[in-house]
Amino acid sequence: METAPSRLRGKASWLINKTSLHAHRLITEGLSPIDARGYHFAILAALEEYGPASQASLSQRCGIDRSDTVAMVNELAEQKLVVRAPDPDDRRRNVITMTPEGRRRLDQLDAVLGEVQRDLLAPLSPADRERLVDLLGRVLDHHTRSTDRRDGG
Amino acid sequence: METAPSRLRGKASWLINKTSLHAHRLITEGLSPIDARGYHFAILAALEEYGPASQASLSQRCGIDRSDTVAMVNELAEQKLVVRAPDPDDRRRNVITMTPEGRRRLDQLDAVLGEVQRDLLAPLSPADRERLVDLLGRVLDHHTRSTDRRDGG
DNA sequence: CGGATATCAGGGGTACTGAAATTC
DNA sequence: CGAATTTCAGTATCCCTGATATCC
Repeated sequence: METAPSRLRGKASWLINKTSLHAHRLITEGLSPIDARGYHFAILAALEEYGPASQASLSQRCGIDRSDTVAMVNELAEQKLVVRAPDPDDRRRNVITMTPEGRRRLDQLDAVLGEVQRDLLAPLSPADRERLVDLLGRVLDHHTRSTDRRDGG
Repeated sequence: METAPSRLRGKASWLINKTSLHAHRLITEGLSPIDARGYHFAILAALEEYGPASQASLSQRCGIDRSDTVAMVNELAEQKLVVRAPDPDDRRRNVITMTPEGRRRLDQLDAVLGEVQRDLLAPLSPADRERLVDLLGRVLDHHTRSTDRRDGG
């Protein structure tokens, strides 16, 4: 990048997009050696925190498109990290349940992603990292409330 | 998104990716009605600040892949916003020059993107916006120095 | 019927890779 | 020869839309 034009450099949207790109690269590099993706972590984390759930609610909670959620659950089920079973109470739904293997996998992915956070935020002090997370969280809350999701709701 | 799992929510990389997605959506919504893209702004901004340049240096300065730069210059040239001419000093190169129309277009795009910034950062005070830009800039500088680009250099 | 869910098929934008042709 | 520039072809991933089938 050498020296980005100042008009560009001053735009928050540009900084965010570029930073996101670096983050994405670090995540891919960290997870692909163990046959995982960022989405896997998101879904497993949701299952841990909220228990078994339908694919639609996983989509909403993780902010993953319903179409992509199907593919992700397919991959996770193939690796025996989750089980997909029809919901007896509502036979349209699948209930996705995390397996003990999936539970262990979640911790593994969390560890890898923890390292990624440290790499990504390396130049920032702990206080600055908190500040960044807080600022981004506030921006995201604002837009999440107004935009919400494209799926359910 | 309703309630994202806290393991997810606490990850800076996740916050950055989601925020980047919102930013991208706002940019697309703002620019597509006038047949423009974020990349157009980046390239025009680089041409304004550094003058006529080869496609390779535009790639480096804007952080755009060399392959995509070709397509962007095609689009800009079609709209008469830039001119592509062979470099007499080094006939491998094209020299890209901004036209007066391109100069005006740059200001138009800047205005649209300025609105996008305000929308994107709406929940933040002016001081917080500066803080965010500063923090992201420091993160980006760090990774830009180590990763640099995939093209020249 | 309307409404919600799950799945699949496919488009489109973006990031990237590989290779060819040209010129230094 | 090697190295740099432009260009094209193709891959991969992600976000999204549309359509279908199923069930409440």
